[in-house]
Amino acid sequence: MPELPEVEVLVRHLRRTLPGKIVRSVQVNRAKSLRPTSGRQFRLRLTGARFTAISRRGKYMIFELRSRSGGETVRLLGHLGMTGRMFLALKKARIPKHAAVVFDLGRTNFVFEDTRYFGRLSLDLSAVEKLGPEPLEDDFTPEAFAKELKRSRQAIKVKLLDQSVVAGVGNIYASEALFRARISPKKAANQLKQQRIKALRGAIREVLTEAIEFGSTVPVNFDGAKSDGLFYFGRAPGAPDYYEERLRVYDRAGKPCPECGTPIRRIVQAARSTFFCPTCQKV
DNA sequence: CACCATGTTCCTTG
DNA sequence: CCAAGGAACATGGT
Repeated sequence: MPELPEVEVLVRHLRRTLPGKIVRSVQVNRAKSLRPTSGRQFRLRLTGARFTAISRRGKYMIFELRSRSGGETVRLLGHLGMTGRMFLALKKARIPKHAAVVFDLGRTNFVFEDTRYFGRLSLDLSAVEKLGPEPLEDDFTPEAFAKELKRSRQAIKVKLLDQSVVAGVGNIYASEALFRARISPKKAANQLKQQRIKALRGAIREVLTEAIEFGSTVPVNFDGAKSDGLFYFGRAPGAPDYYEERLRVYDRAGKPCPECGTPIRRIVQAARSTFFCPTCQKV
């Protein structure tokens, strides 16, 4: 499911349902998903605690709970990796095969399911300290962005995936933002002119904001069954037409560029696919 | 069998 | 110390 917009949409959903719920017990099926927290530590700290708030930083989710004794705040860091999902499900619902953690909340279960187990749910919050600015907040200024980019000769596409430069952009929206800014993914980060950097910053914000809006219109299925196929590539029933081809280049190799008709190309950078229009993205 | 997949971290090399 | 590249983690779809 997961780049910044998908996580943001999920956080907004959970915010409506999770606060107030008390953890009766915790079932840890995959202790590695808690790293570096141990299963024992995890259960001890969370059993009896009440969810109070949920926030997001980059692709990370931060759950706040009040401990059973009432005094202290417990923070939980969640990351969905490539295939992670979190959802509330009725007790009678079948627990998915790759459920890493299941919280018993009384009437419902709160499930962290993660097929590939790249995700994480941990008491260790230190990962967020390494993150760069939130792209949709005010401190993601063109100047701060430029300062980061000037220090690197890496290809700009690869640099956009560096979470210490800007937090939350992933492989899909990196290609999409570069397309909108008309910048070649192969361009060295430190070769970009200030004007192009400004345009790229704007494109990142635009792409992420539109994705959040789109995700908010989609009926996400929190019973767990396929909630993301629709989110990424499809369109909600009755959603506006302009969302139909929401992604303009990602996963569209060989298809015509929506601007000029040139076939979209796929290249590999840092072992990940990049999609771009060789005609529109020349800078 | 091959190759592909929304992510991060660790190790090596320079 | 650093930047940069590649492997590793793990499972499933085509």
